[in-house]
Amino acid sequence: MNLRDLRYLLAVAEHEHFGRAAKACGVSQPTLSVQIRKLEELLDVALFERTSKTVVPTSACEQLIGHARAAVAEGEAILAVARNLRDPLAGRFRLGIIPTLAPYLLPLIFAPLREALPVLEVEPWEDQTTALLERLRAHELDAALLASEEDGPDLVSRPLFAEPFLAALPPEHPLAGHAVVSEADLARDILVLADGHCLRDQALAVCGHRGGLGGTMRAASLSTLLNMVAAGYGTTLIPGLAAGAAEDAGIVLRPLAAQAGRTVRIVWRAQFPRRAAAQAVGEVIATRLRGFAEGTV
Amino acid sequence: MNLRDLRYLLAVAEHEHFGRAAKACGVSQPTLSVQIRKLEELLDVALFERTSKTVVPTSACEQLIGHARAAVAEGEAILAVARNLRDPLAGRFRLGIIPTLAPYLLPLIFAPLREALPVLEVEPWEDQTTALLERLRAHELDAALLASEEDGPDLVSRPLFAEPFLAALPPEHPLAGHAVVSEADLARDILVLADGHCLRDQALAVCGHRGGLGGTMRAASLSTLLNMVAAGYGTTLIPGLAAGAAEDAGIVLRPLAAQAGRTVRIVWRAQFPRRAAAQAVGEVIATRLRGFAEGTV
DNA sequence: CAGTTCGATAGGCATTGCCTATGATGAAAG
DNA sequence: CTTTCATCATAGGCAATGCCTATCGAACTG
Repeated sequence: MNLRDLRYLLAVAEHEHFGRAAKACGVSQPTLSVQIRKLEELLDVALFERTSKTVVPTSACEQLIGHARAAVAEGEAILAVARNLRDPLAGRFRLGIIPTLAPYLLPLIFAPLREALPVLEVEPWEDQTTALLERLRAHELDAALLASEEDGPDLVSRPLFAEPFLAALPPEHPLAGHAVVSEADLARDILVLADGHCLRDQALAVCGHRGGLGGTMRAASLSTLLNMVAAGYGTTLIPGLAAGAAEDAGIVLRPLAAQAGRTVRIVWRAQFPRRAAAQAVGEVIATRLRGFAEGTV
Repeated sequence: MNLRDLRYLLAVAEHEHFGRAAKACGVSQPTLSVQIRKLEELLDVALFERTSKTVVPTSACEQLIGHARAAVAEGEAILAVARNLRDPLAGRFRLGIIPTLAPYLLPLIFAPLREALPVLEVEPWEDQTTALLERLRAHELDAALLASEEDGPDLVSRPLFAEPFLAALPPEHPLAGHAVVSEADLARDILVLADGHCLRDQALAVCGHRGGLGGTMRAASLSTLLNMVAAGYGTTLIPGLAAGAAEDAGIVLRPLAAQAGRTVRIVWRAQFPRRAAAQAVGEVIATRLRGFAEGTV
């Protein structure tokens, strides 16, 4: 049984006339006659009582019409919903973001995203890299903003911007007198984030894999870390976008001698059908952050 | 878009596996692949995100699944309802009956109909012949029990039983002494029903087209007429099935010399698809009334 | 590296749906 | 009483559709 047959049924029932119903359906009258008869044979129920003059729905037909109407309506609904869904740049878009990026990046991109992709409902989801990748692979995220390297052949990514690292020092720290801080110097009393944060590994890598004081303390957030530094417990290395927050906390920032940094990427599944949305989101972010590495943001 | 396609969609969404979904649908895996792709092209929406290992419904798909399920369910409902409707001997059966027959025939056939056609819901509708024929032609009745002659090529009928007329006399009436009453004698002071009752015309015809006392009085029902006769206002002619009621009213009944009577028929539209039901109802009535003319009921 | 699994693709075949032309029937009109 | 008209049914031909088997290609497994 076909939705088309049901449409024919409804048309004949409504018009009580094969010719007019056929016109309404955009088919010929014989087509309608044949299809209605087939439907009657399929259901093994007489649907219309015909004479050369009149076509009247049987009571059986009237009992079926309600269901037929509902089925056709659901079919239309599918087409309508699909039409709304057609635009890959529309609808919910679940975007994972790592915690060392989210609080500083989101305020920057919120407005541009709204402007460039007004019907894309971006839902940020903050978690650490491994958790984000898990959710991404489980189809619980549409894309993620990460600062780590490539993650496997099942994922595709696009670099968005380079984010330099900065040395974060208490104002009274001896290094604060230098215009540029060497990574080795910073390493001596560096504080790092808890396990799982990619920034922890990156900071340790930049400073030669040596955990300092922070090795025993596990700051759960960059914000905590900044407060620790401001209070003079040590130094740290922060991503460039957190510069404003660090300065607000009364921390002295200095460029690193080796100009170390990380690259923020947007990642999505290779088979993701709405990759256009992921790319568009990436485009907006990249545009907003253009020239950031040069300090013009 | 076809209901079958929606079934395929639901199967793949449920199994998240083309091969198993194909088996569940009873088709080959390539068939499913092709049809799903066609559906995706029709809707212009990606429904599944495929890898060689996994098949995951997209969020778009999940929004459509509800509608798809509803449409398929309505389709199933149509088949189910049709299956119940298939039996022409089931369901509502609106049966017209003339007023001079209804009160006496219905009690006789009620039980046999229930027994022979347990799932046929017979709904009696009492009215005069012309009104019944109108309703019958307007598809507001499925059949009618009449005592008149053929009614046109658009209607078909089946005779059920012969109903003899009887002379109805007040006990003190001079004719009450005769074993048999001649129609001419009866005509002298005959009372007849109001216009529109077929029995009125039949009674007048039997008695030679002469309205007696009753010409000016318009008894609306046979019951009224019987009371008039019992009260001594005149004589009348009643159909055989009313004999019991007449005797209960204290009326003397006598056979007519010419053995006049009427034939009760069941009538339905020539194109009526449930003619089997009409014939079955007729059969039950004919069986119940078999031998009635000979007085064995 | 061979074997396995799974979805996609290709080619062939039967079915289906549609159209035009025509038939059949009953009703209205001349 | 015949003709004409309106209406639904039927027939034949054609294109589209759906399905199958066979095969491919990619990706995982031992």
